[in-house]
Amino acid sequence: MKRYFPRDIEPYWQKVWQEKGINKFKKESKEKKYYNLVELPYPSGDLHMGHWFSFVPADAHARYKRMNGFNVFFPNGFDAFGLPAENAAIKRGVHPKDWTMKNIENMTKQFATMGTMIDWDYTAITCLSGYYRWNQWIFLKMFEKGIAYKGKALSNWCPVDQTVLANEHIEGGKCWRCGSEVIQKEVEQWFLKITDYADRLIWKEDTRGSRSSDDARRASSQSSKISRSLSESLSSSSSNKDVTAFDSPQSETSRLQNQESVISNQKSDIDWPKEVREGQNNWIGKSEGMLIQFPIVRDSVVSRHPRFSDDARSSSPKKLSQTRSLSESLSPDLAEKQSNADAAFDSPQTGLPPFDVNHQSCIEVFTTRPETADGATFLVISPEHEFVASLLNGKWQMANGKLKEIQEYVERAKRKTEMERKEDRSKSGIFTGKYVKNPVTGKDIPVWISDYVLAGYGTGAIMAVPFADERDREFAQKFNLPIVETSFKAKPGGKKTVNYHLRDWSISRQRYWGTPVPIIYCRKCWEKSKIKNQKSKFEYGRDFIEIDGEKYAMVPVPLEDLPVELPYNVDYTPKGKPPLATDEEWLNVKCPKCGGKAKRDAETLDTFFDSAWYYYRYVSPQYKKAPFEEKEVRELMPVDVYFGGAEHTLGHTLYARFFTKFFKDLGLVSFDEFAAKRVQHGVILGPDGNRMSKSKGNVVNPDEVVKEYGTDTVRLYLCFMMPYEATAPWSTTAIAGVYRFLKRVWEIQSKIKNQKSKIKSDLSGEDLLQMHKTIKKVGDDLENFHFNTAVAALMTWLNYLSAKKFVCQEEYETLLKLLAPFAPHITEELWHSTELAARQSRFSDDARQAQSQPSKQTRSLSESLSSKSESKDVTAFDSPKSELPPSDISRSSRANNLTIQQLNNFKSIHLQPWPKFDPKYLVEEEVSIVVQVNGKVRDAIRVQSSEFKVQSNVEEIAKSSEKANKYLEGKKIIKVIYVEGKILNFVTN
RNA sequence: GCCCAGGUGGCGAAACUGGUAGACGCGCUGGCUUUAGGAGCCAGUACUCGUAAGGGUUUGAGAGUUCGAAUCUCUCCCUGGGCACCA
Repeated sequence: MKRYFPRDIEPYWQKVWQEKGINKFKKESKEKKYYNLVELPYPSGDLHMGHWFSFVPADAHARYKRMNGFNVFFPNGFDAFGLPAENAAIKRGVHPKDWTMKNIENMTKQFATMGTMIDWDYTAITCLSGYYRWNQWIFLKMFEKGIAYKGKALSNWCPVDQTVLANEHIEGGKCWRCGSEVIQKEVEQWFLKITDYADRLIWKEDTRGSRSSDDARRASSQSSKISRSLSESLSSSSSNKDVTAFDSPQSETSRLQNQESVISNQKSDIDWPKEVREGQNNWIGKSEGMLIQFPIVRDSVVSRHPRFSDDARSSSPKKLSQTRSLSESLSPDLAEKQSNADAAFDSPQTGLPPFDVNHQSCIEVFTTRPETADGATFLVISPEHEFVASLLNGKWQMANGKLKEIQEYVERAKRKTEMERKEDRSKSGIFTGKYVKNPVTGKDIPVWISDYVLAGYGTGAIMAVPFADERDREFAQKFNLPIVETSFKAKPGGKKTVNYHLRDWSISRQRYWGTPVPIIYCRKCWEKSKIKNQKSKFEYGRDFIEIDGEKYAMVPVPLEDLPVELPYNVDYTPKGKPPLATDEEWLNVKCPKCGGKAKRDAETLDTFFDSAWYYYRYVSPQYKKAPFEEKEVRELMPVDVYFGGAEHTLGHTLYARFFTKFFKDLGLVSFDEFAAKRVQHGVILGPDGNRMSKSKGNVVNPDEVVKEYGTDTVRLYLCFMMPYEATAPWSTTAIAGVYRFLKRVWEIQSKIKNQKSKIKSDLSGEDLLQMHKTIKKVGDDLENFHFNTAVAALMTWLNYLSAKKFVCQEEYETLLKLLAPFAPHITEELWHSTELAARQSRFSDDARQAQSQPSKQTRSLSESLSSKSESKDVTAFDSPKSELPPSDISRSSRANNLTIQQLNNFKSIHLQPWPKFDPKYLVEEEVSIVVQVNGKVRDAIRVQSSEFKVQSNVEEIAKSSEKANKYLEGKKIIKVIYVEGKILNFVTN
């Protein structure tokens, strides 16, 4: 027997698997599908340990599912657009595309060394036009439905680089690239109206499906873990129901109905971690309250019909609702159009404008505590509030000095950076000199301006109840405003409203390396629409844009003209305007509507747009008519399990859910959630306990560890080192432990007992107990993503087997199969030597016997196959006589360049059925029962299984225990508590 | 400040619906063997008293419920992550 050299066997089997295509997804299979998804990686250059940690356990799970008869779909791709490519390109002078594609090539090679069952026929590379044209397609659908709109918002703005910055690109209030102070600026950009979906994105408490009255659903949700894994491994009970939906020939409609029920079945089984559900719910931040109008005391009105200047517009707050109310004042037509649109799309934010400009009589506030309105002793409005703008525009009679003071305060607030607002929480503010009437008390109360009131939330104005609200009290104390007790029984008139913390998603990026926005700006069309006052359903929100003071209509690129290709030769170094805007040739186009001179939108889409739907593309990556083929999605979606990192709780997974709900509204899909289950992994820290980083020099490079120990050891260690969701440091010594384990697995070959003996009789009751316990434990753990304890169970069993004189073939093969999902190479290698050895022995002198009466070994294998043999298309042992043993495929001869073609009857261990466990072997002959006195352990007694069901018998035995008696002497037993087969507790006085 | 996840040996961690806390691995200690492939095998290893038999203590701290609590309840402390003047 040769020694275990991972380097000799791993690349070999990787090649075999590839050439034999064992990891190819079987599209036509009748087996139940299982969509195993891992977040697609960003092609940063090399696979790091984090990639290994997210993919390897996910792969073990997938392999386990496949061995359980599922048709596992495990694709992968690359999230290939994005800033790092552009930055690397600027730094090194390589084109972002070249840099990215080279990295993809490199990382794909590295993926091969990981030994996963990923089927690369199903993939998506988001920076290729074959993918991003569908980004554009989806964008246009969203534009058509009013979900994508162009609006203004306060954004982080770097005045030097002339670009919007994401929050993560601000370091200490400064631009991460040029170091200049970031300011808040209103910038026109593209948004997705995710707020329209706020309510639907909230996780309801009963996501486990308990409210369903559907019996089947209830039954499936109530089935315990054990019975689930049982039924799956047997594939003969409840799960069969779903399988038959695919099996039997049916009319298309009934087939669809069945599909529906499968999908809704899964829907009721939606199982996402609490941390994600609550995190998202908090982020969405639904709060129910009331809009209350406070009439302005009118003595100081100057003009009843103010017109808002541009100044007023530029200071308008973030919220769309407020932007809208402004445009209403600008143009009655637009206002009408928009309120129509609002009605059509049922925006939760549609309400009365915060400041009723038409009647200019009220300031409206949002409150969740209307019952405290009698304690409202003043109003506070944000510096960006329209009322402030109207004051500054002289629409109200004001003392000049006062006006200046206000102006100064507002300017100061505007200059405050995000950081300053966060750091300095002391209240500042200024009195407007104006009063409103408290509708409950009838008293006139002052209106103040303060930046502790946020423009972007509610109406940008609050009623201050210093008696009940800490912040209001702080403000009142600082400025000597009255604090009046509230009865908490006030009932002001107003409109019930729901507010959300969630903001619309800004998707504009003034960068090069992304999906071009498929919109064309046409001057002529704008002129025409002005004259005709057309109401196009394609246009929503702002239907024009201003470029250098000129107005243009927004014309969507016709779907058939997609993709709008990202030009290759563009100067992508930062110039203060989007790189694409510098490419005149690309920028200037004919308007698809009127044929006139027009310009393309020069911005690109946020890469989170790309990743919001990539798993749909995986199912039909070549499809040319739509982002995905509905039929394939019906069969493969929703995703069964989605592995990924906790950092995507609020971003990516929320966007992905949003896209799914949008697809549902388009009628493209029938489910609400794209993934039935989400499993989040932790982080592997460097050996020093810190996050791995080049600067700390604590990076563990997977390639090097693979060189040292082999892929299987790294895989096994990643599964074993800690729970999947935990965060812990890499240990350079502990990995040697799993290497030792694999070596012992390798070496235990020498203990295998001669094939000719009757195997079953060789397995003692204890042997069977240990084996079946392990089968159950490893299966349950793989089912539930407890990879570390699954490996521990295998180690425990190997310790048991090592202590035995001989190991039976059945034990050995079971061990290999249970280990196969974790360590696919070594198990494949050993499987082949054992499989061939087994066959050879069967074909020698026992051949005839094997034919008429299969040996126990053969039978146990074929038994486990029989339940699925129809659906499983690879069956290794079903007819031993049909296959002659290949001449000499031993490890050594294979190492001597045995070609893959010579591996004739290649039956991979990974296509073997998962071993079945039989509960009958789990009954122990003798159990250990703990004897307690007053809850303290005093002894443990052995009781025959026939006896422990009767309490009096156990009591008898326990009372004869010397150790226990010591504590019972002179005491009166007042109570005896017996937990069957576990504990007997004497309670004394 | 709010929300979430955690706190168990020297270390990574186990422990099913409350039922022998510390499985498994690392490390360490002792012994055997004296090693072609980073050695292997055997025994021990929570702490503590004791030569031992055998006690006692122990799951961040404190209280409570229970025959019995790492697990359930309450108060507090600490760590990690997220949000942050959201009315």
